[in-house]
Amino acid sequence: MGDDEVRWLKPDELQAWMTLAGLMFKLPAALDVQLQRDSGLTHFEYLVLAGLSESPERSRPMSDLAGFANGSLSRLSHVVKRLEQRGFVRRCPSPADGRITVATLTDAGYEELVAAAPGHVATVRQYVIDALTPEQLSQLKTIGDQILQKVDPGRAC
Amino acid sequence: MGDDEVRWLKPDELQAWMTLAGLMFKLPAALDVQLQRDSGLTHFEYLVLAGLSESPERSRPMSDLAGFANGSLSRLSHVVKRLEQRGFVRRCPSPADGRITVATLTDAGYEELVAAAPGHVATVRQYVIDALTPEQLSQLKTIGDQILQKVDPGRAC
DNA sequence: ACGATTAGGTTGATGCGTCAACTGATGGTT
DNA sequence: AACCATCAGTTGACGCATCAACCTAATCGT
Repeated sequence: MGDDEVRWLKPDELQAWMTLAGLMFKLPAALDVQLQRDSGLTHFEYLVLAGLSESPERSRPMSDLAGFANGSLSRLSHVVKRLEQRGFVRRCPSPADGRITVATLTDAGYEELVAAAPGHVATVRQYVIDALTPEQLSQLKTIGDQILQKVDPGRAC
Repeated sequence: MGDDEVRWLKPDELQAWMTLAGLMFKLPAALDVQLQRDSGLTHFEYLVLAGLSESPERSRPMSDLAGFANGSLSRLSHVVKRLEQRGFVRRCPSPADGRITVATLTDAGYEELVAAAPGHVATVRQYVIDALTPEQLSQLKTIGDQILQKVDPGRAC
């Protein structure tokens, strides 16, 4: 593998990258800490409940839900099993297509989400939204979308 | 807890946040996939080796290294133990202060890092640097630093 | 100088995520 | 109609991160 011509990162590129790397390590951890402490939920679990709550019938196929929550189907399956054991979610096969499993948010799950939401939203505001100007927020969305397109082309074609 | 006055996210705030959330989930995963497949290293392990390589004597106290790699001391301890078993790192107590353990990069560890670096840098370029304009890169650094200051105040006082 | 407190690291148990293998259902082919 | 390939989802084993408990060395107070 003749890798003689590596384009190393220039100082300012390196700095920007290290900042982003730090962000990727610390922001998820900080969000999980708050949610776990105040609500006993993971950020991923929160996204699952939220994804169900905003769907018609509070129901959604597993694959669909996995895409929304940015996780693999396998991960979702494990998580939903635990959420089901806690009484927050139900699962039943779709009558239309026997391969599809539809997850449904229970009343208890909805209560849990409603209880967790204010604290979570406040944290997101504190760490992200209120730390930036509206213009920066819009820059962030543009930048994030561009990176995501490279990382994961073909999400939402 | 009278949380009657929750400041929910406005649509554009929500969109920006969901983009950032997607980024936090997918970018680390994508980086780990490349490093793991091509070099058998985690991104965190890579940062540990890199942090040692750029230090005088290729050595650094554990706490210092943990801060550089954005991880807890406990996590670093486990990881360094594995890296030591693989022959990439040595550990010995500091003669100056018996509490301190200094980790040292071995020649084998340096070789490993040198072998992994080009592929990793190319991936970072592909996913991040080359996806953005120089101006966006500078915006990203500013934005990331502002968020990090909220998330983790008192890193690099 | 001696006891208490703090700082730096390590360890073991627990829980979650990933991967590969597998099951069942559906659609297409001949 | 029988078969094969594909799709949706589940499961179990394995590896890593987290947390709490613990240990030793250094420092502080008196």
